Amino acid sequence: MTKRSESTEKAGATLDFHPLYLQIKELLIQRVLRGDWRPGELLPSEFKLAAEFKVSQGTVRKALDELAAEKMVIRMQGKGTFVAARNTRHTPLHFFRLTIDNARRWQPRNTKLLSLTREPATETEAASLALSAGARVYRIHRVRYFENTPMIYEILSLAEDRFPNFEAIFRKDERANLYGLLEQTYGVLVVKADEMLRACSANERESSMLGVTPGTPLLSIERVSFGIDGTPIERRRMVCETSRQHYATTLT
Amino acid sequence: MTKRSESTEKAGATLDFHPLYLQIKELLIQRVLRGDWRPGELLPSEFKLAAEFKVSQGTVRKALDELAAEKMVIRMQGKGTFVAARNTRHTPLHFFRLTIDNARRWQPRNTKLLSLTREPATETEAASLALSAGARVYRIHRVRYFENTPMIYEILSLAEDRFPNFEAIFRKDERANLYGLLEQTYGVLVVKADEMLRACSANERESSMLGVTPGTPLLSIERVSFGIDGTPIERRRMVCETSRQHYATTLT
DNA sequence: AAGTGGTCTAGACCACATC
DNA sequence: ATGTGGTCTAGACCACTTT
Repeated sequence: MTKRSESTEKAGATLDFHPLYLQIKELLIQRVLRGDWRPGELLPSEFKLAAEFKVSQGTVRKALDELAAEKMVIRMQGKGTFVAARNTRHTPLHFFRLTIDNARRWQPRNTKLLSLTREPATETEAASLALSAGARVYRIHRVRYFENTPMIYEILSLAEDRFPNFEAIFRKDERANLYGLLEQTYGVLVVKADEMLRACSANERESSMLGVTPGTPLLSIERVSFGIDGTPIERRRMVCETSRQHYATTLT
Repeated sequence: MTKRSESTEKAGATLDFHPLYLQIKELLIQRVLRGDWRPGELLPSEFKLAAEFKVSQGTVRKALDELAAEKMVIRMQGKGTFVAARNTRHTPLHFFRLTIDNARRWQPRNTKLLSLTREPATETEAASLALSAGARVYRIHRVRYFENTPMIYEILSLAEDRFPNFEAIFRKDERANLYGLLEQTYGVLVVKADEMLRACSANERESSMLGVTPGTPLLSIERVSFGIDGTPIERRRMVCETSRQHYATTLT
């Protein structure tokens, strides 16, 4: 009796074949998103999971290894495997690459909300978020400060129909981490983001927001973030003053 | 008889303990760098390597899996494992993140060498490259064009004492890929790069190099690249005109 | 002492590519 | 038909953490 026979006995159904360990991985992802275990909590041991799924410990291990590589769980020898605490208020933002010059670590920033509106999507937004014509988006304008000087002006857009009642939920705690909120409220886990960077000149609005003279060179960042199934979640444009901070990234 | 006993029988020597598969991995890296197999060539099968190293096939597999994850080899089911062809003239540059707007694929660029000199390192260079006081660097100035318009002005610096006879070697084929050249000539494999981005205004020199008016906002990229052992290899500052191209990156 | 993840081994069957 | 990597299993010993 091999597990494999279950999938091969239907002839020609090889197209949707997934290795056992990937199926286990998907099941684990679903459970984490459903909140079976809260972030920071201990998962059952490899042997317990293996018994539950009726596979060998090595198969569960391979699934957990991949989840660990993707930072969804953290493995600690002798202690166990834990759900990674991501996107909480006290965790440095996962995708945030702007660093204060000469600073060793993450530098906290204050955020000032300018507006939260619900409007028809622009063409760019519709394209970025894969929306149909006439769809609406929630749009957030805000400014981020470091030590009382404005450093980033950003506009976020989310599809209205994917996040029902978003305004009320967001207003409950405007300082909460957006991705953490989406994860906890809608079970949507943001795992990837594409960013496009360029230099631009501060226009009237941007210069007044950031307290610089019009024409000052600014770093423009356009981000589209994606969920675990690859669907676009959020679009964001950031305009950053980079005389005291820089965008840091490491390539491999 | 366990393999493990070989490392544990010396008491207290646990500090430099490395799992077998990591030792295998290191050996394989050394051989690839030494050129035992050229890029694109087929490695021995897992079983042959296992027999040679006197370990089980599973252990070799784990080493190869890590090398594949790091893009040093490419595994192909049914065919074998190949040395990744990296940094050849026809391979898109591995670390190059600048993309022409609305282009689907890699867009080739022409490079114009302005100068190659040997000079004392500046303070910044010495710090970036971990050089001792008074050390000298090879310094390359060049401009990169897309369709005959200058897009990038860059200055590269390499430690003189780490790359003997660099000038003559570089002059032999000025259009060659630098990292490929370092790999083939010095056995130095560049595997990581840190980049710092910010917006700046074109100064006199930059504006004349890029054919823009002084004060035009430009994207400044400062890169330090590292070898497989973590030592800094090269420092580079790029200044880029971003009205027709952008810096693209994806975060996970 | 007990339980956990980390490593290593050995053998089996599979899908894929080549001959 | 043969050989390759991909997956799965089962069992062993190890180091680490907690009880």
